[in-house]
Amino acid sequence: MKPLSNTAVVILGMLSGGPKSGYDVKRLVDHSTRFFWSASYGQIYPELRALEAGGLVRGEQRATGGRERIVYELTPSGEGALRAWLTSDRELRHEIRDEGILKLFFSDALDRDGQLANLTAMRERYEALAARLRDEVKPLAGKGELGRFPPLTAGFGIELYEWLAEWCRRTESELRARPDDSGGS
Amino acid sequence: MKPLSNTAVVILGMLSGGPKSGYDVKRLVDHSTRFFWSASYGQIYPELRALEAGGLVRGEQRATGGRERIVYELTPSGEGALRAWLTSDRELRHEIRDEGILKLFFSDALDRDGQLANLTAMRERYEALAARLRDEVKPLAGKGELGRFPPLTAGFGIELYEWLAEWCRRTESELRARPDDSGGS
DNA sequence: CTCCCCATGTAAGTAGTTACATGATTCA
DNA sequence: TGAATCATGTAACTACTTACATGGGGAG
Repeated sequence: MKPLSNTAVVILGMLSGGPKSGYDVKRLVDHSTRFFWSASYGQIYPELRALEAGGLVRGEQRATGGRERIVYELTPSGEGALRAWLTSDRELRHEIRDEGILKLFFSDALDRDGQLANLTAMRERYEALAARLRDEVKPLAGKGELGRFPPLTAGFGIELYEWLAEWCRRTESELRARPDDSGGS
Repeated sequence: MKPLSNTAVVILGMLSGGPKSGYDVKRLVDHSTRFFWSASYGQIYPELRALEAGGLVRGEQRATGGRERIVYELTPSGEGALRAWLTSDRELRHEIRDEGILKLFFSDALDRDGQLANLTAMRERYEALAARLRDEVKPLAGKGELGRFPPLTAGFGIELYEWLAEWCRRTESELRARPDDSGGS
């Protein structure tokens, strides 16, 4: 059988903490894995149906109030698939897309003020991300049904973004210390 | 006029160091921006044509040997567009996709050996990336036509991946130091 | 001369986002 | 009782990757 998509993994993982609707999964993702693996409704709902077709999750219609919603739970083979993924040793996908660094890369074309402005914007972005993790993710990660690794990864994120911000700060000072020998207009 | 795609920016940026073919651009990307912004042929070639249609680059047929190739160079308005992007203050896109952390997040379901195995795999991945940047990217970044920022970003990447590897190492020791109280099978 | 790799490019498929639609609930 | 917001979901689009095709040049 073909390997799980990462979206599928995220869903199965979230359901391993108890039955949830697509909406619940999305909300959980936004407050936990978002900073290293995000997912949108447009992926989650279709994937839930595909997983149900494959027998990895089972959906149950619940008429809570008037509005109908479907609550999904893991089946035994869903649990098996999650565990298989967790212990497989396929190459780990890793990818960064960061416009800040991209700007930095081409910054020789700017004068020093422009260069500094970009570095500052980049730093502020990282600071904001660190703060957000601290405020939104860390507190929730502790309470979850999921154990001690979610808080660990939240801590990882915070430290990472602080390191990134610190790198920017360091580079800003170095830049300020040098003469402006750039090719800016 | 609508804002440049990031692929377009990468292309314009690379051409700002002199005329290049699509193949050249791809090769340059693979040896410089790849670790924070990659691009594949499937994006580069169509985007080059779109940029030419928009007047930001100009392509010239060169029959080098038998095989025909098109070499593109920046037009003045292409330079302008690149500079406008560099100085714009739109929100900076930033995104990480990392299967290693994703595994870690759900690792409460594993026993400690499984957890350690994943951390180790993750660390080795980062170490390999750091080494690769050191070997392939850093040396080239220095020689380029592009100034001092490419080497700066290469250094950034190396430090980043070393920090990441170090975090894994730290976490591995902490994990080894604790009793195995996990829910592994 | 023939085999392999370099250089060039396209087409098809996958992954992911955004914009929209709609009913339910809350609350001023 | 209307406005805001929560909860649910779909459709259309954009971005990106992969697999393939093809011809030339160099190594043996």
